[in-house]
Amino acid sequence: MRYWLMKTEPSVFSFEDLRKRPRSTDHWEGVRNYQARNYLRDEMRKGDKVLFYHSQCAEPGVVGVAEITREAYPDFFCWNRRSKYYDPKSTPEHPRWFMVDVTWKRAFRRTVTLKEMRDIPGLRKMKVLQKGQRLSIMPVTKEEFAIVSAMGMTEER
DNA sequence: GCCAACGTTGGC
DNA sequence: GCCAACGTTGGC
Repeated sequence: MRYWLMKTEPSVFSFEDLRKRPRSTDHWEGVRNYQARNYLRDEMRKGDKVLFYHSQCAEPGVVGVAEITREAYPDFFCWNRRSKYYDPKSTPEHPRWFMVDVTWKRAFRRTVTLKEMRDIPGLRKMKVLQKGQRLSIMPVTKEEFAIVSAMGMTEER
């Protein structure tokens, strides 16, 4: 099993939005970066665990845990002219972009903030903390996942 | 809204 | 294949 961190802007699609979807599951469309696409298409497997990260908000950080429940399949938003993710270069015959299904698992008792994570020695190499790292999907080590999960389950900082 | 750090595009 | 221009991301 692998571990991931996936970013969203809560004003667009939040962790709570995911929880409220039927079966607390939704497709993760709109990945339009090749490196993120490769992670998603080639390495994400059903059952992988996800740190769900909120960006572009008052308190950027990890808010809970989700799980990959369907492996990569073509992102059909590419084929919808009205979608902001429309991309005529991705066709049903030769899809360029993919999505996975993600299922809400549990909310943390509090947000594990970016700021806070920077001070944890065990997270020093975590990709999301590295300068210039902007991918919306990044791998996380088992240890990093365990540390962040444990932080999210304790009230105090 | 600013700006650093990318990634992509397209002329040459 | 180079690289300038442009677009995007995301913390602050």
